[in-house]
Amino acid sequence: MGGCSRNESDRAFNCPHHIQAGCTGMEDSNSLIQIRKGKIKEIREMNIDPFPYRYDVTDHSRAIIDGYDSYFESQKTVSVAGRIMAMRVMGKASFCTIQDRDGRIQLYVAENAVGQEKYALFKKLDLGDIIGTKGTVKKSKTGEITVFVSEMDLLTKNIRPLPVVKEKDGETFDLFSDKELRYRNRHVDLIVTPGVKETFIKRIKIIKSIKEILNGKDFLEVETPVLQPVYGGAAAQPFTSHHNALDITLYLRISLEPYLKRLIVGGLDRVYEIGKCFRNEGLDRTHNPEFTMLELYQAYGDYNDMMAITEEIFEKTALAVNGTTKAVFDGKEIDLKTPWKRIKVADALKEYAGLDVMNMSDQDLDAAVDRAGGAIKGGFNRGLAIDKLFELLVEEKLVQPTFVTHQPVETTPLCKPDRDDDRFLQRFELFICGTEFANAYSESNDPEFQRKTLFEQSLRREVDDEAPPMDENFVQAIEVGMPPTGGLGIGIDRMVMLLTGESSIRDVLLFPTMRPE
RNA sequence: GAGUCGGUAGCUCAGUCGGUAGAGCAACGGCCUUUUAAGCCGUGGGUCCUGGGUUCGACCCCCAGCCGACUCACCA
Repeated sequence: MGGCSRNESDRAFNCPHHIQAGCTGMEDSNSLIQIRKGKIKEIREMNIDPFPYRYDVTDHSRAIIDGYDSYFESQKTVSVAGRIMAMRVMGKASFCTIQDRDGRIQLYVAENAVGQEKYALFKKLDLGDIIGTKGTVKKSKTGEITVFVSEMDLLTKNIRPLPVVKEKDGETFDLFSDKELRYRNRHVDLIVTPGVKETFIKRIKIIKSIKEILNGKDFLEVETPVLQPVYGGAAAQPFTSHHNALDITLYLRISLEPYLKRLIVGGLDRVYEIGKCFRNEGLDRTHNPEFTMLELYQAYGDYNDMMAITEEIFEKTALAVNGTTKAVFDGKEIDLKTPWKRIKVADALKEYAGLDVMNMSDQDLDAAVDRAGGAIKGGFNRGLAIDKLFELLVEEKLVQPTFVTHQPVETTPLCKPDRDDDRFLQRFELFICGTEFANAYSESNDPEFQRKTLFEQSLRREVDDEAPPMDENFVQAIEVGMPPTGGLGIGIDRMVMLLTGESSIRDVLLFPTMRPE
């Protein structure tokens, strides 16, 4: 590559100006890209447009391979198009493998079939070029299903070489394995890394399945603001932006809750949104600064209804995309078959940590938190201590799907206390493999209680930078009267991880957040 | 934020005791009408992450930094 470093060529790629002006620097003159640009010129000199406008595609690789017998018997002319992934070029007859929407198929290109001129063009082509071909389907001498090409056209010339990944009997060679490069160049990753496209198609199917389930229950899919003057609905630091014309600060939402509840007040009764939320926190295997949440709200329902919907969403979606309720996550075999275990936080602490928190003094709780290596923001608080103990001692032990209910009231201001014991909430969190997948409430709708708890939360901002500010307009909405409502949030990215077996959130996000190069 | 590992050709990697680098594929040239991880033969290709230091001499040893992966911590 003649001293043309990766940075140099990336610059050429990223800057259209640079490309138009041509890379005239000495260091670029021998690069692979320069050689391919030269080929474009040669192809144009053959009076062939290296970037034609359209192509009629009639067939795709998988259908041809799956339906080989009928394609072979009919000898119908197929028209396939795709990217060249492998070439075995010989004097007057060659093989190449193209990759289309569905997979790969081998082509046989012979000079006496396509003509001298097109064969000369074919010999100039590179891995990564996109071609369209017409031909008939037969097996080659070694038995591979092959399109015997009678017409071939270049559809798009590649000038930036792709990593060459090879595969034989399921074994891969020279995998494009640098994760950073894969995430930064997902377009390349999608082309060359086996399974990546399938993972993201599965993600799309998961979301489609969820929407079908909810639409079937008369839930309305709505869109609410991403840019908000006051954020809330969760405990997290927001991203901050600024609107120039209004000269105001706007925050990127940290949850969908406040606006969806306004819609319940407004009488839409069953609403949901699947959308991006943004939290200004660290990145790791299960956290990306922007992530996708499902939140739904059902008027006249409560957290029991939410448990039923949660079970249905997970079980039916697993069956829809995987054909089974079994999944392997984090190396553990999970079964999403319903019904799932239900347990109160206090009972879970007793069962999994041997702590009888209901009968422990404040001092004992505080000491237990200390012993578990935890700390409570803003000093000791009985409810937060119990919550912290659960987080530190129990969460990781909940492997099979488990609804954990009756969190302490101090953990959220937006949920109704339990009728029988107002120290705990009508709330559940769903844990699978020690990770939280869903969170649901019997939503708070007592306006005086709501005003009080949100105000108290806003006061915590002095000790907890994740406590959101008071949202007066939201409280006024609750004052208008929100019917009894069940609310549910599901982390879509984590659900996709579970159902695809991916262990990093970055592998289920097409474009995970990266530090700029 | 801490620890571990890593950064060498377009890609995947090797590099011995410190003597300024190799392989496969890709690329380029030649041969070739049934190849298939790569048909055969040949050729070119390097800011060894960056900056210091030690040394006659550093991909290699030392220091600092940058970037990444993984693990842990943090994370309603």
